[in-house]
Amino acid sequence: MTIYDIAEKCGVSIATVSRVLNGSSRVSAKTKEKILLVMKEQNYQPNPFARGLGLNSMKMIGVLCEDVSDSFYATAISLIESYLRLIDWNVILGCTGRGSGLKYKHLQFLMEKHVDAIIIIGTPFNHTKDLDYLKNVAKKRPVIMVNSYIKHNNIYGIICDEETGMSDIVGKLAEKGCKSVLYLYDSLTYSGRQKLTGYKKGIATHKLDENPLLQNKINRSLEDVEQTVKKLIEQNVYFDAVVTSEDLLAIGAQRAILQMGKNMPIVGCNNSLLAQCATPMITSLDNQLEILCREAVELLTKLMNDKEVPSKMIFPAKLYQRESFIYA
Amino acid sequence: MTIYDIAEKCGVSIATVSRVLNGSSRVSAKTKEKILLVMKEQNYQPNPFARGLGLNSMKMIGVLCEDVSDSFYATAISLIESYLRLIDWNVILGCTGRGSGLKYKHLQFLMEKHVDAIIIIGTPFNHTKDLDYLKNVAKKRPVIMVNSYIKHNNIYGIICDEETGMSDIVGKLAEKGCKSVLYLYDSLTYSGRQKLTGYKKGIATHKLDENPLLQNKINRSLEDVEQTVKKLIEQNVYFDAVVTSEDLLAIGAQRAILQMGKNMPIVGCNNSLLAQCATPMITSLDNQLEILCREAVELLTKLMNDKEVPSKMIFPAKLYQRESFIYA
DNA sequence: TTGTAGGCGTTATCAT
DNA sequence: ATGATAACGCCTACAA
Repeated sequence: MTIYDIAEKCGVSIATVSRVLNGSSRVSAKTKEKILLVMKEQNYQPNPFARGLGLNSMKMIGVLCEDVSDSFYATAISLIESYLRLIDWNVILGCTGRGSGLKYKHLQFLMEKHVDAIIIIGTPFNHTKDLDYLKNVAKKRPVIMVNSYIKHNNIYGIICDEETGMSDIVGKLAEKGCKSVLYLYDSLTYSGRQKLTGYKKGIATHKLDENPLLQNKINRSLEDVEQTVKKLIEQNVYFDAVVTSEDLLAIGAQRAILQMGKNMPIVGCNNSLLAQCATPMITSLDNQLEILCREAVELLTKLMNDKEVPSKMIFPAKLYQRESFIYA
Repeated sequence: MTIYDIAEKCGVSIATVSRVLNGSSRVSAKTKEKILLVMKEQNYQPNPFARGLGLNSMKMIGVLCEDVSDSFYATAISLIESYLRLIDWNVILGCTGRGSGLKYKHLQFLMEKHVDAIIIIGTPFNHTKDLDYLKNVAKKRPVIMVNSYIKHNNIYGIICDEETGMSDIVGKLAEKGCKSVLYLYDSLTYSGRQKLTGYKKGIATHKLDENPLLQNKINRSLEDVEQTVKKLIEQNVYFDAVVTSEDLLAIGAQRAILQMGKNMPIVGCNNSLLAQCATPMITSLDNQLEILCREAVELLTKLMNDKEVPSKMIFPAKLYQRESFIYA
């Protein structure tokens, strides 16, 4: 079934069929009706490749992240897919993996498919080669970064102010009388750097213990974090609260602390389902993914309609208090 | 940059350029070399829409699930994406949502993009209208179902034998001396039905308590499951072990049981990260997603090469023992 | 080994 | 309001 078949069955030219297909007003009601009828009964569907060839677009957006199996990215992708779906855009998914090699290849794959824009969740790109490639991509297509940012023409960032969120947490812990806040983190993505900075600022502002042993970079694994925390306690490194860059780390830390017969406030980040599965449930800083993703898609539509958009938007984080730390 | 530009710069015809593009051997080494050089320096990329128009394929696979933000689906999608990536296929993602309305629309979206095949994770389709549409889709494109199955031409199922897995669990509980096994489940997908059947068979085989109050369908939410379990205990419904269709339910059940001052074996399903975040850590039945997804992609490639494939493949489940129930 | 030309199914610009 | 036709960029059968 092509536009030719429809045209023939209706006794009109393909131009007329194309017009009703694209909702042109310059078609008589009668012929339009007939064409629509024939289309329906023939179950006609326009060929997306032919259309793509002419319009140079198949209404597809490339969405990239490190690893969809991670609940944070999965949630983001889910939100973005549903928002894009509402306005009839499709998602081509790409996962770069957490390894180090040749991530720009994944950008290449998307560009080869001529996606109309690229949305990047988090910070998959760090190496110069990858970043250079990304900037080149931005010359051809808009790039929207969710919870990450690179200042560059045609790259837009929708981010959460986790820095303030984190330093506020430290402030609240100080109010409660904590003196030494242990910080555990697993990566220095854009978001990771923000949180670390927030922690440091909080510590400085409230004149808390600046012992460098209290800042620990570790793998994101329950075993590793439990081991690290236990070791610190055994070595008599004093701390009276724990903040982590990620819920999983907070869960492991809490487990280790309880096992060592101690108790103290613990706060994680990302407000994932994991936080609610731990006992006691973990208080967590939510980076408001729902808002970020909604705004990312919103920005995209504005961009497609040649409207003005900000190159960077910042939204506040929100603390979800649970059993592991209640301050008010 | 089109094939014409390259041809002109090389002083050859577009046919020759096309030949080197497609690795035809019928090109002299000299011209081939030159064309490749020019392509590289012009940074030429073939237009996927034009190619798609001619070949009727853009090497894209539609992948559908209910909800990527669920860790089970997210893991599956992650695996499938990476396996497809290896053989240069792209994933167009679709999420139907858990609601009831018009899910076949999502199949339509994928078909409108002329994907080469469709992979479905789990059981998003239940209504007759959706299923009829799915069967129609199967007339045009192969449909591969991961952890679900519908017997129909051109629909293939890669499934895990959770029924046996579940009845084995009941058997092991019986061995340990349990008499009344509480079963909690949240949905009757293909997988859900298998597990329920497995539970019932296990109960029957080992002559355990068949009290219908021990089979509870509830929402997948921590609050709901905790409330349900507490109510059962308060009403003096006797049970001495809990099995659930999903880790989250097991976690909630465990929490309620501990809070009520009781203790007993608890087993979940899906072996998600959640299971490890609970304390005690939850023993869980793993449906071997990694194998299922690998085989799904494998089957797809065979299908594309017109090789014979089985319409249904079944793999065994595997129990991951943790603190919540150790039987051996 | 290389070139010519038709076909893939649309959209859009002209005419009429 | 409608039709004829070029253009989109590639592939490939057939010719040379």
